[in-house]
Amino acid sequence: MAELEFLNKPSHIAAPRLLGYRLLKKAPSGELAGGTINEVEAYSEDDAASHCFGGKPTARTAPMFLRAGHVYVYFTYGLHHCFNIVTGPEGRGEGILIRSLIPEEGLDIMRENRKREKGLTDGPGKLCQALGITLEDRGKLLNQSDIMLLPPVMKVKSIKSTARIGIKKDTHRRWRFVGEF
DNA sequence: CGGTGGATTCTCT
DNA sequence: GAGAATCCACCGA
Repeated sequence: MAELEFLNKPSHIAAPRLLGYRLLKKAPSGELAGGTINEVEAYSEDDAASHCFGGKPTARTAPMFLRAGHVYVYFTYGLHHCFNIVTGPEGRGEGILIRSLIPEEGLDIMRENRKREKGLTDGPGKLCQALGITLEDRGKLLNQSDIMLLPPVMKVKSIKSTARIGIKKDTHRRWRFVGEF
């Protein structure tokens, strides 16, 4: 997939370049829901904060070891899903957590899924709920399934890199990237 | 096989 | 700013 070739890089290199791309999922009705990616975090197998630390695939993390462009979803805190885009070559465990979207498409669907009017996709758990992303989406390929990653329509004005959120190990890496548009 | 903790979110104070 | 909700998958035995 030529247009996603930039994902075939270390996650912390690919992550900032993902800002501005649009993530969409097709709802059962056929409508698309999603928006522009404005916050991401990179994880890799030599990073103690990552699920795939150590480089050995497990039942949970196996999709992270697929080639770039696959989807890794995990379930956490007993009630939330988190969505990641796999980067790098097959056999290497790394990916990019999508932390936030700017809502654009299918607002009615997302409001329905979220049972809320606001705060539809401004958090990793929230955007999965809004788009209807679940463990069933693990291992799918972007743009060859009901999940799509489309080129930016908005221009990224600036990118800030900061420490990642909610982790206890390897907190010194500044692998969280926030885009301004 | 059981104990445990989590790349979070919401509500209430 | 704290605490609860809630379950999958890892890990050690």
